[in-house]
Amino acid sequence: MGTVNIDNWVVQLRKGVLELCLVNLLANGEIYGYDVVKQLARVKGLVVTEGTVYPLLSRLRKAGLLTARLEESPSGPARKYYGLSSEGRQARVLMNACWGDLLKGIAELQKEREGNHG
Amino acid sequence: MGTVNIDNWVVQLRKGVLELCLVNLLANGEIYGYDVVKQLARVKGLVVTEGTVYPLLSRLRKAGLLTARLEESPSGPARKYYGLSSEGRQARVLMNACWGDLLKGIAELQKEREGNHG
DNA sequence: GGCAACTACCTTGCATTGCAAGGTACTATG
DNA sequence: CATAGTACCTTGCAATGCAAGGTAGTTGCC
Repeated sequence: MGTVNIDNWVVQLRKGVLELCLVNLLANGEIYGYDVVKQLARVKGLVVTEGTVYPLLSRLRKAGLLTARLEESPSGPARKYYGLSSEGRQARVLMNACWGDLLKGIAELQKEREGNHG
Repeated sequence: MGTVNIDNWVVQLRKGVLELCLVNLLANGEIYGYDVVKQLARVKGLVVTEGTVYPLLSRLRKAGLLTARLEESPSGPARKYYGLSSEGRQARVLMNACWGDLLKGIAELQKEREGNHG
């Protein structure tokens, strides 16, 4: 192997974090799927593609967290705008709280002994 | 559906975060698998079982990030102690750096508009 | 009209992986 | 022998990220 395979780890890390990012992105207002892809792709450490985002939007909409409506585009096919439902807004609050708890736990593990080896 | 299904989301969130927690736990020194289970289970927001931890330890050992050695127990079967290899220590540094980057990106998404709905 | 490029949506199929459940085995207690 | 605790591991299922491929509307070029 030679070098440490961080790439594969980062792939795994993104899992689960995506939904958190999505609901927080949508909390700023409705946006359409293709735009979600581009905006999330700009978050450092978070490389996403359409194959990830569209199924995720579908799942969360079916789960009742997102609303969706079609709107014609000035140029190109119609856009499907997604927004947070009231359930989605509740979920966002809970998710951010869970996230905060997890961060604390991880931070504790990270800080126990920074750079020694017994 | 009625209530927001946060449970399922938390399950997904844990994915990928586990390896980060593990390497930081091992950075404190060698511990054996059964003990890893108990210690990680105490991290808030991180409920893990043997079915999660043992395959993970195996994977990371095969990837060269962990060392393993058997040691007899004063009572019960032999324990397999795991520790970070030099690759594992390098990986830990990189992983913590990636984690920091991701946190920043997520924090930005979270803070854009905290609690309004206008 | 024909063709390529961009926007915008969605689905299929594969690989990974968390985890409940089940299995093996050692030690100690009764 | 039976039970309980420690300690390891594997099997099988469900979830999901993502590369790849597909459909369709608009624009611009020849």
